[in-house]
Amino acid sequence: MADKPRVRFAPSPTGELHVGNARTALFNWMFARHHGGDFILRIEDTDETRSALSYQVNLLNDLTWLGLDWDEGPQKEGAYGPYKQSERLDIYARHLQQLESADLVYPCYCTEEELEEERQALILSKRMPRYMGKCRQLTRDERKQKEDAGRKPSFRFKVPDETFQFADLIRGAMKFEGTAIGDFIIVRSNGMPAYNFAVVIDDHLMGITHVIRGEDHLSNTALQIMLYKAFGFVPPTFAHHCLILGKDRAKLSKRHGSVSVGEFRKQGILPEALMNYLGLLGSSFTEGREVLSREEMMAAFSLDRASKSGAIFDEEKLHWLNAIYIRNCPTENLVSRLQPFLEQAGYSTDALDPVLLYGVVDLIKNDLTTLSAIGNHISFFFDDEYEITAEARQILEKESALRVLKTFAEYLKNSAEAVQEIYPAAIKHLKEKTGVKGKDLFMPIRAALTGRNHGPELDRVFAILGKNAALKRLNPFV
RNA sequence: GGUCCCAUCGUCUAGUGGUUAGGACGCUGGCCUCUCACGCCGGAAACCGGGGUUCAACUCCCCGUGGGACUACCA
Repeated sequence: MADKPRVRFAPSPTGELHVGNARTALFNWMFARHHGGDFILRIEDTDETRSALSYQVNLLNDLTWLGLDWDEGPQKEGAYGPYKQSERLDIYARHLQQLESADLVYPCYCTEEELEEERQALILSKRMPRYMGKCRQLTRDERKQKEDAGRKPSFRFKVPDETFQFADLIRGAMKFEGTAIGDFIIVRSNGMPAYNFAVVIDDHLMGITHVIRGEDHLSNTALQIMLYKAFGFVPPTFAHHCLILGKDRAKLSKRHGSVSVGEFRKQGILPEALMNYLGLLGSSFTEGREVLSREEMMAAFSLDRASKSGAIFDEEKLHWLNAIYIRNCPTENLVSRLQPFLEQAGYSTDALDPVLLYGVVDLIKNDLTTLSAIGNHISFFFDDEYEITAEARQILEKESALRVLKTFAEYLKNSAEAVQEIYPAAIKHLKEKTGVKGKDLFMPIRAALTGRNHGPELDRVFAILGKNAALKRLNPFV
């Protein structure tokens, strides 16, 4: 890499940030950081009807949440701004003029209805549906006529009858024939630039050296190469990574379930886990490493390791990673990340004893797969009306169970040991007094104390619950 | 239909002409253990098919087949 690379992530604010886009952002971010280059964020909001400011705000939040910081872009103006396409309209207008004076574009007065008609006719006659260039040969008079009739033209690029080639960093040599492509619109009749037009101008003007994006843009690249050539710009290097697929191997979309970064955040997926997983999807790291921080991935990143075939999104593996990150998260930090999820589970976090909460979280964090599952794991610590499961009831029905619990309660009542010693001492006493041991000894205690037959180590549960609460819970059984 | 892309366990992948085809998720047997989880040790599980090239193909080439993307005045 001779010069400092400049890459960009260029989403359109027309919806929630999709994990596929998040992954593209991650790849660009890793590439920039790995090579000491710049990561630019550009908002492609030329579709006035679909773009919304709220989506843009969301986008920036999600990116920030993921830890993908940009060097230039919204809220971080640089030397190549503005970074919103809607604020660059004069630039596009200038460039349209440039192509007009080179006679490389022409106005098209076809209405959408006419275009649709042409399309259908072509499909019916089993020909490729593409614009046949009806307006390309319009005379000056004919154009004037249309203008006078009040028709606003779009502008189409005269696609040359040539072969266009480029070297893709991930896929190798690519080749497209101009003949297969109809004259495409570069400026819409409402004056807004079309994607392929704006993207070329911006990438060039912003000094983008590498365009890393999804495979769905592969065929667009041909059109863009044409435009680069028409402008006399040197095209950047392209790299098209594979797409994220749903279970049915089709491009991952809403009908496959959760697909937006926001949805995963609401489920209690940690950003570290999401990034790690996305970095693993359709790529790999040396020595088969799978659990890597954002920084470790960045250091090890290479486009050479990006795979070409689509990758199915595996939520189970994401959850596996998430559990690892939860487990490794310092408890204090985890407690604060858990706040919104605790509220959602119906706990007023202000009312919760922070020491108790810390202890509980520290105890159960091994079992947590997503933050949103917190409620299931802590209810028996905080709720007096904790539920007793059917399995637990069965355990409590056993004859020896009652003896154990009775003895346990008696011991607790009379004991004067410190909290840490009381439980082991009680167990020792129970073994001697009742002769019960193993499962028959511990399970009734577990069932009575927690209402369940599964859970964390009993000595730690008891330590958190304390003697009084324990006694209270034993009460119904003695 | 046209153009283009892709093809290793169910899934994500390693592999770059000679390997017992490796790892991870999931599944599963065992150990640990009051239970679950964690952890540890094992197991089942893959080179889409056919032709070439070569002493030798998962690996290179071609043809099939299969999947996917694009085919908008969306990006």
